[in-house]
Amino acid sequence: MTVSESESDEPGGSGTTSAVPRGSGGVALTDAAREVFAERGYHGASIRDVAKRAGLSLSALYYWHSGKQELLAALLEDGVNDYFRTCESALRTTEADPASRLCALVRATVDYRVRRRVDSTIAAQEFRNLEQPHAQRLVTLRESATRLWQDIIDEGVRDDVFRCAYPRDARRAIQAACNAIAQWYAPDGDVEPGELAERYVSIALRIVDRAPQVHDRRKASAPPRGSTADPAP
Amino acid sequence: MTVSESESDEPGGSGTTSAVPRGSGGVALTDAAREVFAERGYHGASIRDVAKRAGLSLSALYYWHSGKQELLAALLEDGVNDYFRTCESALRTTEADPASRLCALVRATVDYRVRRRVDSTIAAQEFRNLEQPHAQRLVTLRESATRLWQDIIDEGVRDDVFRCAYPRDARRAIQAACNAIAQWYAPDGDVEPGELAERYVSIALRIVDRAPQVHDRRKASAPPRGSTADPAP
Amino acid sequence: MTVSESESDEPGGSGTTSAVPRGSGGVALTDAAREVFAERGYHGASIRDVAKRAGLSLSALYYWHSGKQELLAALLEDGVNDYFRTCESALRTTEADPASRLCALVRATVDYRVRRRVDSTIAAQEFRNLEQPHAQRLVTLRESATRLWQDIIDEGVRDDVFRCAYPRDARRAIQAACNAIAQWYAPDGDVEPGELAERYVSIALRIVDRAPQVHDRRKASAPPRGSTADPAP
Amino acid sequence: MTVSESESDEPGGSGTTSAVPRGSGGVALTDAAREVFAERGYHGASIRDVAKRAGLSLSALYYWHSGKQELLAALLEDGVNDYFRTCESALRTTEADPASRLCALVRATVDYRVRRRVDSTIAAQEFRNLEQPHAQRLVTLRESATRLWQDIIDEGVRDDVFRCAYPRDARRAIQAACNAIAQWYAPDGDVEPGELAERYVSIALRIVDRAPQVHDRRKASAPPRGSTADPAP
DNA sequence: CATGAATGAGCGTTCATTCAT
DNA sequence: GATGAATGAACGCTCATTCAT
Repeated sequence: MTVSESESDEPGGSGTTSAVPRGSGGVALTDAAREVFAERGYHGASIRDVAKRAGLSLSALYYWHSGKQELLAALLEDGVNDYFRTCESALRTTEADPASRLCALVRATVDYRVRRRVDSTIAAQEFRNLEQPHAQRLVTLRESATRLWQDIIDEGVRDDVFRCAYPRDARRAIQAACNAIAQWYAPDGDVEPGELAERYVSIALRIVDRAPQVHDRRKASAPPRGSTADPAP
Repeated sequence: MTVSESESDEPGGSGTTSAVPRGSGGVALTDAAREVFAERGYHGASIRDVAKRAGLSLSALYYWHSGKQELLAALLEDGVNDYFRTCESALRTTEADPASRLCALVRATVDYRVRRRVDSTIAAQEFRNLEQPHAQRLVTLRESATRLWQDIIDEGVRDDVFRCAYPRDARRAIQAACNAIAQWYAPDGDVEPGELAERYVSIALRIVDRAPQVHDRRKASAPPRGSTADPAP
Repeated sequence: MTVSESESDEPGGSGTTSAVPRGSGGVALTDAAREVFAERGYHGASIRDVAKRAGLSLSALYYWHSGKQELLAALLEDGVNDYFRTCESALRTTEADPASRLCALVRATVDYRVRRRVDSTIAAQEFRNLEQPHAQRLVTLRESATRLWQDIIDEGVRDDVFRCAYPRDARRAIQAACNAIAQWYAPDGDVEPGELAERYVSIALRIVDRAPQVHDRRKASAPPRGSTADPAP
Repeated sequence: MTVSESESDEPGGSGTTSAVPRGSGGVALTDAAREVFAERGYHGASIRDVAKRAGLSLSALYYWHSGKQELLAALLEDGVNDYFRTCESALRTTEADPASRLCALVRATVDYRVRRRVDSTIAAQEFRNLEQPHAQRLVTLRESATRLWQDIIDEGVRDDVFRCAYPRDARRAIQAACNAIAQWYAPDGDVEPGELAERYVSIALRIVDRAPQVHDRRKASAPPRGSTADPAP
């Protein structure tokens, strides 16, 4: 059973139920779980809430899924898979030099964080609540994502196109910045995803201190208004 | 009731109980709560575990605190206060120019994230579980911390010493990078806090693209070995 | 609906499913119920397990039977009927004197306990879980079985061929001894059913202290090796 | 935590609640569990019923006991221990010859089955529902009880004081007869425990076909009226 | 004949909290 | 200051059963 289908993000008014068509309970339930886990956290969410949000009975949840934990795992796994697909697709259509590849990865990540903002938040907050055997599998995937970033940066450093003394810290900073987007980005805000991606591309290139060259920086629009969600002090 | 006292970070062997001296139950309990909340999350933790970890009875917890929620609030509030003290102290002993001030803020933040790594993690993860009236109070504090960063950056931009088109995104990236330290920093690892701070100062200055000038960058040691904790893909 | 058909005892490998032929769902289901009820007890067994064991869907169970309770009742009723048939057949082909009749009853009972060991165990353990109206019907049958024993013994006592002061206790002891066989008898063990029956005939005759006379005691083989299942201390 | 205390048998009207004195919840709960497990079986009984019967809340049950399974184990273990104590005490005050010892064991067993009729029923029916590690421990005890019987009978056969070709079957018959008492004995019935014991002593001696000798048979009252509970046909 | 989808009631258990001592 | 005993609400989950197809 895959999940993949939904998260149109803008979860549709959060709370709307509106009669699940017979046979489509599985999707309705993972969608509801996404919302509820995001809102209240894995342990703070009750599967009764999930079922209610999906407009189904508690028992229907157990017909479609094998439990709360599996619901979380399905959500996270589907997200990771989507992320990898996004990254691979971006890297496939890019030139081979480290700078281009780094830009592609940033764009893919920003795109994913914005497009699947809710799943990104869940991944950031609830990953630790995965139990075995799901945890092992996803930890491995997570590590290979990290390696994706690190390899590109290391290569850039080796080729002298990136100039940073501490490539690991550079990688961490870039990833942290991109990941944080999910926490504050408001889809009805004033910056479009594409524009946002370019801004973060620019930030990433600064962090690795790319040696100046003519390259694929595209445009740069005017500074916008405000948005929400302050980071932890 | 403030907490402030403890978090020696390296929480003391995690699980050691060893007889609470009469009258010091309050500290023992907040210390225990810190550990347990960090390990399992607010909703995943039970106050029975907290009391057990503190070596006290469940009833003792209610003697010293008014409940689980207040325990969380005390922890978070104490952390924020410490953070503000750290920042203020750093800014007080610094020159007035934006670059110096930004560097001071980064150093204070890195120092805090490393020194109170556990509280930082709790703040990042469990803030959302604060209920009123605690939530309101702490949100305000959090906002004023954000303003601290933003004002410095905005000033630097106005003075043309920072060159960034999107100061808000710069600020977010810097904060995100610093905050993430708590997630991967290992106190017995290979980089000392002071050294780490300088690396992040460097990263922050790159992000705001500070105009070149003579300044207080200190040293830069050799790149180290590995560390843990990959960010969410 | 009667069941009667199956219980090959040695329930066929316990768990083997192997495609139920169309139309034979009813038997497959009672067979499965027999196994599952025997293994886990009526309340400990779930009809999902029964359906799965039978290789059919849960809904098929409700097509063939009206519910869990009816499944149990069918099993027990079929067993009782078989037992009565066995007893009647044995008594029909026997002389009229109490001793002969008692021996015949013992032989029939031992035969039944060995031949339908599983049903015997279920009858012993799960009878109490019968609800009305099944309970009433089967209690009546059970009473008439008791009367069968008692009448023979009472007659023997009256005729002075049995010498026991407490015929009811004698009857209870004999029945208890015979019934217990189902709990320990191992079909692949070292004593054949026929031989076992003779041993119990001997025990029964001793219990009623039959006055010595020439009679149908047959042979007596050598004492065997061990067996399983200790009675409750 | 031991249980041992209660089972006055005649559980007091079955359902009477009457305010549990503070602090005595543990006993009230095991007593209630005894009743409810006996009435409905382990799987048929709900711990809510147990708590209700004890006049306490469901949570109180978990304060005193660690769960349903532990409740069953405590009941069974306490019963077995009591039974062993009864047997040992009986054997200690008896002459060394097999016949005397067999009589003593029968008397002890009948005494126990009558005195702790409810626990005896539970032991007979619910033993199989014990999970590890309780099961292992109690199986061992059960086996040693069986050995107690078998050793005495074997010795009697060796000394030619018992004349039975199949000592194992003799032992099984005697044990089965004694154990069954718990199923039909009515404490307000017409036969006193002591008298009943003598009847079963007589039955047991017949089963082992003791060589005639002067011995400790005591008295023998007149045959009584009826009682309930027919054995499974 | 048989199934896939769904339900409501109830299960054993744990929770944060309170109260009498 | 601190505890042992108790509670009501809610938890994740399984149950026997039903219904539309």
